[in-house]
Amino acid sequence: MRPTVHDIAAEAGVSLATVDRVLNKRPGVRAVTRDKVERAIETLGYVRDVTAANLAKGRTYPLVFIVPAGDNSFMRGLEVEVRAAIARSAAERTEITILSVPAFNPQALAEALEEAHRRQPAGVAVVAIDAPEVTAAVKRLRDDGIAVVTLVSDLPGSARDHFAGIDNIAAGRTAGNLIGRFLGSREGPVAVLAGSMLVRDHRDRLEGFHAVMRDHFGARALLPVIEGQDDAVLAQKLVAALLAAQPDLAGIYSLGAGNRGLVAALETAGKAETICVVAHELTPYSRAALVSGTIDVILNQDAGHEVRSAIRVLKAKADGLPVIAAQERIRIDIFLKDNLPNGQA
Amino acid sequence: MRPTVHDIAAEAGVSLATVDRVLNKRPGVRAVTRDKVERAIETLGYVRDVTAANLAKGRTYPLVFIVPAGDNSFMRGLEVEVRAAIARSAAERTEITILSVPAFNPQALAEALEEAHRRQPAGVAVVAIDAPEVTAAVKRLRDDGIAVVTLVSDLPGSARDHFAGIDNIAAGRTAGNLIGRFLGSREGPVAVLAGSMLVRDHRDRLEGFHAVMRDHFGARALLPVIEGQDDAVLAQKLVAALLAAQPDLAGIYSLGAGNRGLVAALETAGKAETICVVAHELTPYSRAALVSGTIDVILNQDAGHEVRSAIRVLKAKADGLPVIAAQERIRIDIFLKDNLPNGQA
DNA sequence: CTGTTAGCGCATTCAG
DNA sequence: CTGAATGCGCTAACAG
Repeated sequence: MRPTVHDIAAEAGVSLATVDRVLNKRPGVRAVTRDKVERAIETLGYVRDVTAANLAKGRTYPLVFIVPAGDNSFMRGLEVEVRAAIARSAAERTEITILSVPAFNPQALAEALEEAHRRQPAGVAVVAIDAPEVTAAVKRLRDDGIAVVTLVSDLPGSARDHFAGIDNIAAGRTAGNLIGRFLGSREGPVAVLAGSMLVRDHRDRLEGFHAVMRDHFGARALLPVIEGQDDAVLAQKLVAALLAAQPDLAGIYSLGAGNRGLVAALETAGKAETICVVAHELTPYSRAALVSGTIDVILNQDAGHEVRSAIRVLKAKADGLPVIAAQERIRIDIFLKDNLPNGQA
Repeated sequence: MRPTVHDIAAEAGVSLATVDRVLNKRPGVRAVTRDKVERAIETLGYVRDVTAANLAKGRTYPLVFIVPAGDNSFMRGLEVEVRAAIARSAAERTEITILSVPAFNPQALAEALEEAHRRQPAGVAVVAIDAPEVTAAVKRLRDDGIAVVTLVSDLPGSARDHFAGIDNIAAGRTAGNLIGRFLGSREGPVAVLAGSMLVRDHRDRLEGFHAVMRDHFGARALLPVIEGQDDAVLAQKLVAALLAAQPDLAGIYSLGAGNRGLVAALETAGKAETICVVAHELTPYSRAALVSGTIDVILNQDAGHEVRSAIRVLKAKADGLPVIAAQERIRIDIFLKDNLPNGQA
C-alpha cells in the first residue's frame, strides 16, 4: 500500500493539518516543522492522490469558450467537441459556457471577450483574430488573473498563456511539399484559396507554402491568393472564375474553409480529376471529396485534441501549475483516401 | 450541485446501501424497491462520481505487458511508453509488469503468456505472433477470465478481446499510393523490405501495398519481398545486394523495422537522394533519415496512444464494461520532414 | 503556529 | 431483503 497523509503525519510526529499545510505550500508552519514533514514525505516516497484531493476540495473550473458562428464545418465540429467536453464536465470538474461570435469580426470578438470577463471564469479559450482590440481584451483578462488560451488561430505578441493549435507554417510547408511532389514534372501554375488574411492561421499557412514552393519548386508559377472568406458560395464563384481564366491550372492549395464551394466549382467545370488539390480540415464534405478523388490530400487538426488540450492547460494555469509543452503539442494530420479514419468527421 | 447517492436515497425513501445495490446491479433488492430507486435516479439525473467510487473501492488492476526484446527502436519506444504508464500507476490504479521475450519466437511467446497467466493479472497486453501455440495460450488466459489485448500486431481468429494497433492493410495502401504518386512517370522497379512474414502486421501491410500497386500503378514492376528480420545488420546486407543487382531501382517500401540498416546501405551506395523511400515507425534513426532526405515519408503508429488505449480497454474488459470502438481507434500518422513533431521520438 | 474534527461521494461490512 | 455505521485519502473550518 502506498503511503498516505496519515503515514507521513505519524512519521513526522505532527498532525494531519500540518502535513496538509506543507503539502499545499500554505503559510503558518515553522521552518523546522516543515523540514520534518518534507523529510518524511521524502523517505516514505509519498505521492498525493489527486482524485482524493479533488474530491475533498470540491473545486470546479468555470471556463468560457469563444467560437465563431456560421456554417464553417470545421468550426461546427469544434463546437461539437466543446459540447462533448461539457458532457464530461462532471468528471473533469469543469463548468463550460460557449459564446458564439460572428466570424472575422474583431470588434465583435473583443466584445465577447468582455462578456466572458464579466462572468469571472477561471479561464477563457478563444479562436483569435489578429487585431489590436482583441489583444487588448486578452490583456485585461490576464491582468484580472483569468487564464487565456488561443484555439486554432493564435494571437502572437499578446498576453495569452498558451496556443492550442497546430504549427501553421509547418502545415503550409507540408502542403507545398505534397503539391510539388505530386505534380512532379507536370506543367501549369498553382493557385491558393484562403479564407481571410485577418486570421493568423491562414497567414502562417500561406507563408510556409510560399517558402517551400520558392525553395524547392522554384519553376512552378504561383497565382495570387484568392480570399473566399471561408464562405462556400463566394469560394465557388471565385474558383469558377479562376478555372475559366487559367485553363492549364495544375494545382490548388485550399488553406481555409469553404471547401464545399471549391469542390462544387471543380466538379462543375469537369476538372475534379485533373487538378491536384490539397485542402485543410477533415469534414463530411472534404472527406467525401477525398474519397471521390476531387481532393488529393487533406491536412487536418484534431479539434477534439485541441479542445481537450485547451481545457487541461486552462485548469493548470488557473492553479498556477506548469504545462508540459511536448504533451500539449497538436499534430498536423495528413489524410489520403487510404488512411482515412472510419469514425466521425 | 449535482445529485449524490444521498439525494437519490432520500428521493426514493430508502437507505444508501440499497441505492448502492441497484447502482452496482447487485442482487438482494426487491423489484419494487429497485424500480423506486431507478425512478429516482432518472428524475434526479444522477451520474455516479467515478473517482469517488474508485477511492472507496480501492481497487487496482494488475496488468502484464509482453514486449519483444532486441534493439528494434520501435519496440524500445513502446517499452518506454509502458514504463511511462507505470509511472502513472498510482493515479490510474494499475500495477503493471513488463515481460520481455525474444522476437519472432512463437514458442518463447507462448511460454511468456503462461508466465503471465501464473501471475493472475486482470489483463494481458501482448505484441502477438501469428502462431497456433500463441493462439492457444491466449485462449487459456481468456478461459480463466483474464482480459487479453493484442498490441501492434494482431492475432485474428484468436480469443483476444481487442487489438490496439493500426489497420495495417490501410497502412500498406497508403504507402503504395504515396510511392506511386511520388514516382509519377519515373521509370524503375520498386522493392519491399519486410521483417518477417511470421507477424501479422507485416503480412497485412504487404497485402495492402500490393493491392494498390496492382490496381492503380499497374505498370510499375514490383520486386520479390526481402525479409530482414527487423535486424539492422541483416537488412543492410540485403539492401546493399539489392542496390547492386538493381541499378535502376526507383523506390523502396520498408514495412518493418531495421531502418538503420536500410539507410546505411542507401547512403553507402550513394543512392540516398535518388531512391524514393517510404518507411514505418518514427524513431531517432528514421527521423534523422527523413530530415536528411534519405527517407521521403514515414508512416507511424503512436506507441503512447497504443499503450494508453490497451490499458483503458483492459480495465474496461476486466470490469465487464463495453469499449467505445471509435475512441480506441489508432490512427496511421504520415510524416514528411515538414510536419515532423518537435518532441520525442 | 499546530491539532481536532467533520465531511467530499461512494462502497462495504455487519446487524436487523 | 434492507439499513446504519465506518472508511478510502485528502481538505478545510474551527479551536487551542
